[in-house]
This record gives sequence, structure tokens and C-alpha cells, in this order.
Amino acid sequence: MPQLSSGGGDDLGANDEMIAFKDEGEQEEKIQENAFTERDLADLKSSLVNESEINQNPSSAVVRRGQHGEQRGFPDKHRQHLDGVSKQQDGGMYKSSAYPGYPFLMLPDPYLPNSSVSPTSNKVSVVQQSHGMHPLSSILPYGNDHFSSSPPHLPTDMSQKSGVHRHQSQDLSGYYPLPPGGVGQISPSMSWFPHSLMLGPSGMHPTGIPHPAIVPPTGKQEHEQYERGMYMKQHVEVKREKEPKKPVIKKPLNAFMLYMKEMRAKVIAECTLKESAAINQILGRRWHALTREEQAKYYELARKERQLHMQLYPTWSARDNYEAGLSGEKSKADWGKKKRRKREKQQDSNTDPGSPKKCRARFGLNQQTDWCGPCR
DNA sequence: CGGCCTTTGAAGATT
DNA sequence: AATCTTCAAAGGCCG
Repeated sequence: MPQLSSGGGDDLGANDEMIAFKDEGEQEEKIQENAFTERDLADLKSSLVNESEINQNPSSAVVRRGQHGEQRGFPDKHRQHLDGVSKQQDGGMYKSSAYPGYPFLMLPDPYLPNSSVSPTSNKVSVVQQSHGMHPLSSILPYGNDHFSSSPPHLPTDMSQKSGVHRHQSQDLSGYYPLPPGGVGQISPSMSWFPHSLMLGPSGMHPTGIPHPAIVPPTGKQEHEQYERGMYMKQHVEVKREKEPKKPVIKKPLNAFMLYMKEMRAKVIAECTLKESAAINQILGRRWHALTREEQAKYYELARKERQLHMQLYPTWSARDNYEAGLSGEKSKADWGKKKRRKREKQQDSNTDPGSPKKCRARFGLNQQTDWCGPCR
């Protein structure tokens, strides 16, 4: 659980997160400067908990996970300023500045192949966008100024202060195919689902509902092939004929993953890097350099991601994908092997603290300056 | 061609 | 309860 070890007692960042940057004066200053916003964020998180508790359908399976997750994230102690701050946030982040009406605003078809992240477009969809094509991706048309002002074409209901959570299941029903027994019966508008995902078992949720987060459970290569060809009906059909395997529902993206997804293209453009490992290091640093408010936006997005995911797949568990690796050619023995490998690696890394150095060497970065100029 | 690298955070598993 | 492990994304690299 993210917890700040610094004086603020904030719970946003992970312990190691603060440790890692403790020796960075710049970061330290930032933390102090942002003492207030840190508290704000904590309050925000607390408010999110309350929102979830209030808005969740108590009879649905959704409640179980939502409360669990948020409570872990937002301890009670941070609820103190809830009333005041949450109002402010309603009027601020939730209402005007941040993705109002999110996540159920429909924008350009997110499932077009060309809708992927582009450094030049300045419009970056955040969620499961490039290939998973999560529904939320279509609703987050933000780039540099993501979470900026409210689109004028918002449905009245969407732009109202009560905001993002009110009547969510109803809102959802207009855009998302919810499983029977979930949060309600739906007659989804499928127009923005790619045809390939509407075709048959390989793209179908176990409930029979297609969803872009559902991918074939096979290996990475095949997965990528599938993605590349997902708009080619024939290709998909052939695949389905060959191996109609049980689809895998991917995990919802967390805040940092959403941030990465949005910023990756920028970093690639700025730093002319392509290797994800290097890019992710940069993004990790930038993530820490974000203000609490900026991070809060992504936490909020991630929270909605999870909420949506829960509503779409009430019975889904992260454990499903633990086992998904076994569903293909892999055996349980392989799974154990992988587990062991990871464990061994971690032990190795414990005795080898110089991994960042290694990485710099590996990616040809300057060992002295740590990071290339713009890539901080 | 499968797996690694690298990041943070969520969630399940284990101790 | 605390700690550990896995998985989300990404794409180049390596054996």
C-alpha cells in the first residue's frame, strides 16, 4: 500500500517510492511545496472511498472489490477534511478541470486503428487504447491539457456536479454491455466496437458480451498478431476457427499505467528512445515529479477503470489471469518455474543494487548524468 | 520466438 | 497483519 514515509504522512506513494527519491533535493523541495496538495490528494482519495460506498449498488458484487481497494488506498484518517475538500473537488477537478462526465462520454471511434497514441496528435487516449481498446479509451481525449475544460456537447446529466458517479450503472448501460446479473440489463450500443470483437467466441466475454479488454489467452506473439489483425475480419475468423480459446480479461490499468500510456509517446519523441524499459524509467521519475494534484487525476481515472471493470466483469478476479498463463501451452510446472525465476531475480537484485547503473549502460545512457537532458 | 527489462499500483497469495 | 508475488503496457533485445 502506498504510504509516504515523509512527514506529511500521505498515503499516495509507496514507501520505496519516497525512499528512492529521498536524496533528491529537487524532489524533496517539491514534496514540501506540495504539502498542501498532498493533503488535498489524501482527502480526494478519502472522498473517493465515500463516493464508492455511497454510489455502489449494495447488492452487487461490485461493492466487494470497490470498497476493499479504496479502503486500502485511503485510510480513514484522511477523511477529516472530506466535507470541505470534496466539495471543492466536485467543483474543481471533478466538475470543470477533470474529464467531466467521464467515463461515459462517447467521442470518436476508439477502435479505429489510427486512433492510437500519437505524439503529434496531442490527443491521447489513456485506457486500453492501443490494442485492448478499452471503452474508456474513447472517453479520455486529453493530451497535454488532459482533464481540461468540459466539452460543450456534454449531456446535461454528465456535466452536472453530482458528477462521475451518479447513476453510474444507468450511464454505463448506454455504452457498455453489462453482463446479466451484474448491474443491470442492457441493450448496448455496439457501434463503436470493432467488428472483429463482435464476431464470436474469441472476442467474447464469457457472458457472451464482446469487450475490447478481452484478448486471446495465448502467448504474447500470438496476442500481438491478433491485435494487429483485429480489424481484419478474415484474419480473426481464421484464428477463431483454428483455436477458439477462452478469452482473457485483462487487468484494469492502474494510475501509473494510465500515465505511462499517455506519456509514452511524448517521451519517445523527446528522447528518441524506443526501448520500453528505458522509457519506463523516465516515466517513473516523471511520475514522481508530478504534483499530487496531477497524480490524483490518474488515480481517479484508475479508480474509474476499476469500477467500470468491476461492473463489466463482476465475477472477474485478478487471479483469473494468474491462471491464464496456464491455460495455453503452459503447465503449472512452468508457472512455478516462472515464479521461481522471479524470486531468484529479486534476490539477485537485492545483492546487486547497481541495477540502474546497469540499465544506463544497457541503454547507452551517461553513467554520470543519469538521464539525458529532456528525459527527466 | 519466448522471455526479460523497467516502472508503479492493485490485488491475490503466502507467511 | 505484514510481506511477497503477479500482472497490467510497451517494444527492443537476447539466447
